[in-house]
Order: sequence, then C-alpha cells, then structure tokens
Amino acid sequence: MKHEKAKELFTDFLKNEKNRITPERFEVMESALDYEGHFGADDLYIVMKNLKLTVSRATVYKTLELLVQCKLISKRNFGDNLTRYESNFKRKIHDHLICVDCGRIVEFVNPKLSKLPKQISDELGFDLSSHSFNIFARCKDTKNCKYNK
Amino acid sequence: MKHEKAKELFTDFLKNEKNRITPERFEVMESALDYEGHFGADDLYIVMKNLKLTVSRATVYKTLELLVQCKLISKRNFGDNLTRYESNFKRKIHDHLICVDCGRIVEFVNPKLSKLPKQISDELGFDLSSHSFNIFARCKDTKNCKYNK
DNA sequence: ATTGCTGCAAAACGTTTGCACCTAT
DNA sequence: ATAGGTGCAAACGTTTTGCAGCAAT
Repeated sequence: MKHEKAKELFTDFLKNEKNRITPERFEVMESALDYEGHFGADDLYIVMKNLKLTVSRATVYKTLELLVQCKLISKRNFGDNLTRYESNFKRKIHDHLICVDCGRIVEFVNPKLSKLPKQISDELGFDLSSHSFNIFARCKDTKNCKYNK
Repeated sequence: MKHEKAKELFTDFLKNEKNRITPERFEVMESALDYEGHFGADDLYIVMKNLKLTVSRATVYKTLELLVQCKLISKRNFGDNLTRYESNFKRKIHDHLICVDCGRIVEFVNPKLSKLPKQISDELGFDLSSHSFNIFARCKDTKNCKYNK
C-alpha cells in the first residue's frame, strides 16, 4: 500500500492538532508525495483535476500548509515570489542552486553547511526551525542550459 | 552632498546600458538608499508619496530593478512571497535570521559561509551570481519577541 | 448536535503591462 | 526627431477569504 507510513504520520498529526480526518486531505497528501520535483500549490491542483480527483483549490492550499507543519513536505522559495513545495519523504536535507538564465534547479548536499544553521541560531539566541540556502548562478556549460544566450 | 558616490555609479550604469538619466530614477535611488532596513517596492512608493515626491508605482518598481542590476541595492526574499530590497551602500555581505513568531529579522555574518557559494557553484559547473541564506528560528528569550506566545 | 471542513466565487495582494503623453538624447 | 520613460489604470497570477452547505466527531 502506498505512502502507508506517511498516512500514519499525517493521521497522528491531524488528531493531535484537533484537525479532522477527511478523504480530501489524504488525496492532497498522496498527490503531493507523488509529485516529482518542486511544485506550486496550483500545479498540484491542476494535476489533481486532470486525474479527476475532486478537491477544491482552497482545500489544496490549506492542506499543503498542514503537510508542511507535520514535515511531510517542505516549503521553498526560489526568489520568484512563488511558493513551491517538495516531498520530504525518504529524502535527505539538501539545498538548491537556481540557474538565473533558465530557471533549472539543482539540488546539492554540502557537509560544511550541515551544522551551520543550528550553530548560528544558538549563537544568536534562537531555536532553529528551518533554513533556506539558495545559490543563484549561470551554467558554464552552454549545452546544459536550454535558454542560454 | 548626499549619496554622491551612488549617483556617479548609477549614472555610469545608466549610460552604459543605454538607459536614460531621469530625475525620477534619482529620486527613487535616494529614497531607497535612505530607507532603514528592508523594504518592499510598495513601502518605498508610499514613503515617497508621503514626502510629496512625484513618482508612479510603475517607475518605482522598474527603477528598483535597475538599482539591483547595478548592485546599489539587493533583492531579498524571506519566504513570504514578498520582494524586499535593502541598500548595499557601505554595507558588508550578510545573511538573515527570521523569527518565525514575530517576523523580526536579524542580520549576521559568518566566516564559515563566505566561501561556500562560490565553491559550490564551481563544483557544480556554474558561475556564481548571488546567494540567499535564511535561517528561520524562534526567540529563546521571550522578552525580545513581541509576539511570542 | 456541534464544530470544523469543503467548494465555490469573489476579493485581496503585490506586481506587471498597455497605452497615450512626455522628455532626454 | 526619435527612442525610451513616465503615469495611470487596468490586468495579472497566486493566494486568501466569506459563506452556505456538508461531514466528521
């Protein structure tokens, strides 16, 4: 059965927070976890509509926030004023490099970065919640950048 | 005279890019450099209106992009889908910690971070353009967080 | 029975654009 | 003279909201 573990996690979270367990919320959860790569709330809504799933835009938006709260997905921002999400399920913490020419997003993991967010939060007297590290750059290799000039 | 050096820089940039030198652009430049802290384009527009300066919203938005291009100001994104700017004038490169409870923004400089963006870009075969490193955290000290629960 | 959720459409939000007029070159 | 900029209002795309009806508890 698909996303069995995620369903459990989400169910527990909903119960603890006195949120109701509804079929719509699980439809959104499944579609979000199935989505390859980064997606906007509306992208997901379109995909679900195409699959003839019955959800409203409002429910998609609201449920995605719940999924972020229970850490099944992450919220991202790549500098274009668009909220993007990605599944956390079975994935390592990583950061992003965005090509300023073509918008391509490359994920990377750098060990030198891993302890810094917690360390800096501590130094400043804060409790770390999350971090976002984005590098904006240009492809050196023209062939890899579809919109390279 | 105020922002003398910035005016020179902006003038040179405008000439090189075949952009025209207009009084409106310098009004926006001055107001942007005078703004304390981070501001949205609309915030700046309101401030300018209150000072009885005659600029349109469109000109403010467009000029801020020009100021980013010539590096007099930086464009920021703190995860709330709002474009914010801040003056670069006489300032060091720094990163930001955002309190998820009250929205307070703390700037910090960490030496361990300084070479990473370039290094990672090189490793991945890109030319660094810029980076954004945001830490989202909660105040440990309740007194410092005005909306702390 | 109660409280919270859903779906819809409308509103809100920051931002961008089209166009007629104006101005720097 | 002409290419480019300005200002206005309207359009835009994403996200949020109000509300009536519905469903989970």
